[in-house]
Amino acid sequence: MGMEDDLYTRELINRLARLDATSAWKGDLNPAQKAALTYLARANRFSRSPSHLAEYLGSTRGTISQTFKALVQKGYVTERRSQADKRAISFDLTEKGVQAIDAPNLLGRGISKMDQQIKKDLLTSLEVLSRQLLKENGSRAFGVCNQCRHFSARKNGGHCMLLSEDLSPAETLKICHEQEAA
Amino acid sequence: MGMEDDLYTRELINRLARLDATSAWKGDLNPAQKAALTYLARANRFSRSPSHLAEYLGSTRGTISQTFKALVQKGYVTERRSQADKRAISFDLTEKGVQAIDAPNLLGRGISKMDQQIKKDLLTSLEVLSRQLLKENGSRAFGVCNQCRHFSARKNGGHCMLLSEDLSPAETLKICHEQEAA
DNA sequence: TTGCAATAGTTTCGACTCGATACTAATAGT
DNA sequence: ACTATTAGTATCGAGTCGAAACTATTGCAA
Repeated sequence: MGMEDDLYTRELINRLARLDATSAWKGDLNPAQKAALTYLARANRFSRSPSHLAEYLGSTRGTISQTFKALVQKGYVTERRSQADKRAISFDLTEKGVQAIDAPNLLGRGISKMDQQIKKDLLTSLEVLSRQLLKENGSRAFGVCNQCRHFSARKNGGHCMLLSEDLSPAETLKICHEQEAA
Repeated sequence: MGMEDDLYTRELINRLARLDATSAWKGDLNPAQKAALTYLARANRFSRSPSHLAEYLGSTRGTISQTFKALVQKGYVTERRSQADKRAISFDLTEKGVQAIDAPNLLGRGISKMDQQIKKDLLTSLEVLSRQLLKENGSRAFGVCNQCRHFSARKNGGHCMLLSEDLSPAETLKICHEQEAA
């Protein structure tokens, strides 16, 4: 495969994302806001701050702060201040926020209709590319809790040895900003 | 593959595009402007108007008009008015515009470093997905000139039987908004 | 313990996107 | 000769984007 195909691959990824974004713009949420909600749904309770999202999206705290402001105002998320560290803020999805994520969308429909094998190949190669990109970029991987070297399994859920916190079964499947590959 | 994987696939596509966009924002071009330049580089001389780009990107004429205005002002493209149809405008890349497209970028580097087979699988599955999405969306395919049923090959390049125009070899490889699969 | 430095988050700035809407000018069809 | 359609533009309000300046808190070291 040559240079040409590489360019085309890049353009396809961007175009797909763009068409998905266009369908998002229609509603009351823009793509940045939608990306924030999606992240919140996948991140554990230690990883839902403006800083974490900024790092995940490759953005800045200032920008993300604005996005959360809009989301709070529209009732998609609520703010929760930490009493341990009075600087820290965490955001939680409201019922409305959860519904917005599950809303039908163009890209999701397209993916669901793909042939099983091709779909599987797509996911595999996207994961490879994603890893490559993050390495290139010096970004953190933002892996899942139960794949972490600070994770220890318990009968019901698990335990984080870094933060000394018990974890529910659901939580062990979520993104953690402290995650380091086992 | 279940619902979960579909969601994850969608998120990966969006995240990849987002990280690529972030690296674009750094310079003097934003993602929308970059998408416009990329399109111009791939579209033939009959397909470089605001309307065509709007349709390609799933956007509106008003928005695209603004984007071209910014690009002209910054010297990346030039305007060319048609004398046949005095409403029509076409944009051409300047030297600066061509250079901007060839500039190194995060996603391009990531793709170039992938294993050949995985890269090929990625391109194939993205094409399948893209076709599925466009069908779903009722959008035009924006195929390449020489794959068109109005195309007829000539010794040097080709000829468009719809527009009655001769085509250079390079032009036969470009996107045409009139294209209909052969 | 006082005195910074680092961290978390916010605000403001200017350029720009986004869809929607209302507009002008040119062309096509009846 | 009308009228509908098409091509492009201007303007609006909400929001994004990075950058930079800002506040409040926390951590560390002398």
